[in-house]
Amino acid sequence: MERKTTRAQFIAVSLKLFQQKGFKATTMRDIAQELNIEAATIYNYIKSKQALLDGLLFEIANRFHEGLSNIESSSYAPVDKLKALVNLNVRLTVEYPYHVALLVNDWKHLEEPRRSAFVKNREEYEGMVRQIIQAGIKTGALRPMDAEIATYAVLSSIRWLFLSLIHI
Amino acid sequence: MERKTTRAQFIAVSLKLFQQKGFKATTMRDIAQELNIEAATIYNYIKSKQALLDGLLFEIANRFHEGLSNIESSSYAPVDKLKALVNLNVRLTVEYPYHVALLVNDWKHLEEPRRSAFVKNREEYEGMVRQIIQAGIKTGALRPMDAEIATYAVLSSIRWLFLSLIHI
DNA sequence: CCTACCGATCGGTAGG
DNA sequence: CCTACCGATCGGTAGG
Repeated sequence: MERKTTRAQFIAVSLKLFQQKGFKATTMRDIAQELNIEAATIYNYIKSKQALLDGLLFEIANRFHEGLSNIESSSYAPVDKLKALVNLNVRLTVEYPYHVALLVNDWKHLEEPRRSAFVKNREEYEGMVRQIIQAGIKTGALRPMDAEIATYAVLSSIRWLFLSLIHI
Repeated sequence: MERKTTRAQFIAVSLKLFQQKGFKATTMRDIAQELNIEAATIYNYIKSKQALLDGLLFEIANRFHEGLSNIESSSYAPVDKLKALVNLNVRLTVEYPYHVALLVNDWKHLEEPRRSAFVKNREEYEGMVRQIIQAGIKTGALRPMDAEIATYAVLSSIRWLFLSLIHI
């Protein structure tokens, strides 16, 4: 019988269990059992449970952040930037549904100072969205509206999409 | 110095901490510390941590369920039932934001067999919403659409509202 | 990838 | 509402 667990398998199983039971409720022994290895062996793949969360969270958060940065620095008109933003959200959510689930459900369990860094990253992201919306209002392409509320509306669509994808 | 913690205080503190840290990450000692009592004293107010979660979850879930049952058995037209449903959601979310937060974030931590009962309750709720939408389509009051997706759209609005209320 | 552990913490109980 | 605990579990380490 082949042993040898790959790092990719370890990550996939971790993400699946985090989504099913939540980060806090998932123990290293849960993950190990699913991989048919001992709990101690997990530390060949990762430094700590917290480092695992950190890596997964910033991996997907950075993809969102970088994607939106590229859109913002483009020469698109505001409305086209908005379309590109929705496209980015759909694409990332479809490609990384479990990462997005972790992002939405378990970012609170990041420990300081990384938690603050994460929140700052998210606030920058929201700020970029709001700026695009405000620019669209100023050019007249968007009817006057509360940019803050519109930002929430756009961002909450991410949550909705991943919920349908993962089927909760 | 007055001692004496009321049960209402205990519930309020528990809900606040569950929202801030999540159910699993909140320990009985966290709650006790916030109330300036010993952890053991908590068991004068509740039988177990699981029973606390159970009580809070079904309290709010039943309010949603009963509210929608009343709407469904009314003689309103489908579109007016839909309006009453949105009204119900807004009202309960504004009145019980922390209960709703717990409902959205921590229902997974209910243990069997109560977890299954909870999921069944939610599926009935979703089924009632879907039926109202389907009735509205049949009478022509609503344009033809995918009732399942429309149901998700209505229900996801709950999440969005409580997120704004609690400010995450 | 495993054996053999360990210190810390957690939910909870006994008995006032 | 407290003191005094306890069994179970958890993240993690040492040393192969």
